[in-house]
Amino acid sequence: MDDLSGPAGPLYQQVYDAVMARIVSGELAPGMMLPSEFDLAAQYAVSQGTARKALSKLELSGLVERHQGKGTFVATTTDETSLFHFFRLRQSDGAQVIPQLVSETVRKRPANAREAAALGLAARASVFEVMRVRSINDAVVCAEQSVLDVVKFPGLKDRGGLPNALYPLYQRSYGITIARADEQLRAVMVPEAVGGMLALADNTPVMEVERRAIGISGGVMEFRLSYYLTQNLHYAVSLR
Amino acid sequence: MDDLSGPAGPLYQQVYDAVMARIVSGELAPGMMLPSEFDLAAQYAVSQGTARKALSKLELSGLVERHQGKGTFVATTTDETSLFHFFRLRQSDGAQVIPQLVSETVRKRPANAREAAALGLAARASVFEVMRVRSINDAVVCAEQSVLDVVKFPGLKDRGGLPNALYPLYQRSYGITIARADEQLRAVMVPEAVGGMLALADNTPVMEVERRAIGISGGVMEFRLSYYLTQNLHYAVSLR
DNA sequence: AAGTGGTCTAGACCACAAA
DNA sequence: TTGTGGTCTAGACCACTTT
Repeated sequence: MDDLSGPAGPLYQQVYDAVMARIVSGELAPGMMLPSEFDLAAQYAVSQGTARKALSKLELSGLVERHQGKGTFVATTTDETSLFHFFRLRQSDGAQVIPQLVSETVRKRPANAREAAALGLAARASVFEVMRVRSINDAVVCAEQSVLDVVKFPGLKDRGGLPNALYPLYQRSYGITIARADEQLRAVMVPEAVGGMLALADNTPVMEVERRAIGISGGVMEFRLSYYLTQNLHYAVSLR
Repeated sequence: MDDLSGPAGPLYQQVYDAVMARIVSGELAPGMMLPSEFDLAAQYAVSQGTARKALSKLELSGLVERHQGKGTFVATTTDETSLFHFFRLRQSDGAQVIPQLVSETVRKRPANAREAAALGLAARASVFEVMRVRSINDAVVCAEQSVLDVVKFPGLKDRGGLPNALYPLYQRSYGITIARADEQLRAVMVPEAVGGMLALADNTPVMEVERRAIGISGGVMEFRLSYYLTQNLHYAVSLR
């Protein structure tokens, strides 16, 4: 039986905050079942309807999944959802295509100014740099450089090959769930270093994508700089 | 007192559908106040809680706005929300910048194959083409070509200067509310015709954006092809 | 059969806005 | 003061999943 004396606002919001805190802390880990509506109501001394409203809001936020007859579970990041949701390249007909890894290198180095600012680190703090090239139907389509705080992702460099989708790995191995990603897109001439990696002519236009991946508690967990080839594919987005 | 015999599903969904239909038909026009929760409950012979759930879902869909003490109102598309929501160019610091119109031409012509397919029209059906060039701080930043079915937007060509944001005009003058827009982005060399309009060198990389603007009842109401200059600005999007 | 989420009701009280 | 939406409760019943 817990107490809600701390925060203010409606009861359902206090229950929402309390459960959210238990998820952030890891006490309720991804995949785990939450207490039922009645149990939760008893724990926080509210009615079932109020507990239900808190759970509905958690579901709306994407933090939990509810299934009639089974229960409420902390949301799990899977390869499918992660790739489909965060990898926006699509074919002309709108169909999703799963990219394959062509190459991958991981190294530890000091952050540059932009990376340190994005990740909220001190200048030249140590980061892991994951550089990956992806292909679709044997044609190279993008180069991605992901930059991570070594403190948040200890030992990342010494893992074997990394999985196709990184975010499920962040969640499983480091307890870091990516809730959303803010991207900034530009059309640029392919930079020389990237053009070399992708075997492109100097004057090829590519899409530069700067991503800040944000965890459920709000901080920037990953800074990613990508270059997409958009001759045969496009970046798809829905504004609503 | 209305009847809900037609459709199936939960009661609140039937109320949602009924009110939605009244909005789509124009009986409940943008800006109008809806019946209160109790009135709506009486009209459809359900409890206030059920009517409330339907209204909450309508609010979540963006079709209505609710204000404590005032009432529930059919959502209105304003220049600010429309520009902020659908015009994605931002400064490096993420700040929104309001673009100014530099030039505008409207003409009537047959649709090409891609436009006819996107709008669901017969080949070479008549469309209005609105061509606009925009600037920010006196620097040209984009060229937009909007294509509309002449049947849905009668007399558009003979209006004077069009407003900065088109969607509020669609709503006010034609009863067409844009609910969302699906965009496809590519990095390309600026096409010759566009480069001439924007006074750009031939080998400038620009972002090509193909937009399908979708009305509340689901159809494509506008097909838009834009070219954005991203030297000093970027296209911002949040994936969640 | 037991346990879960999903729907629906009836009623109470509160917070806010307008007359 | 009146009318609106916002919160909360207690209880009922249904639909689905698992044992």
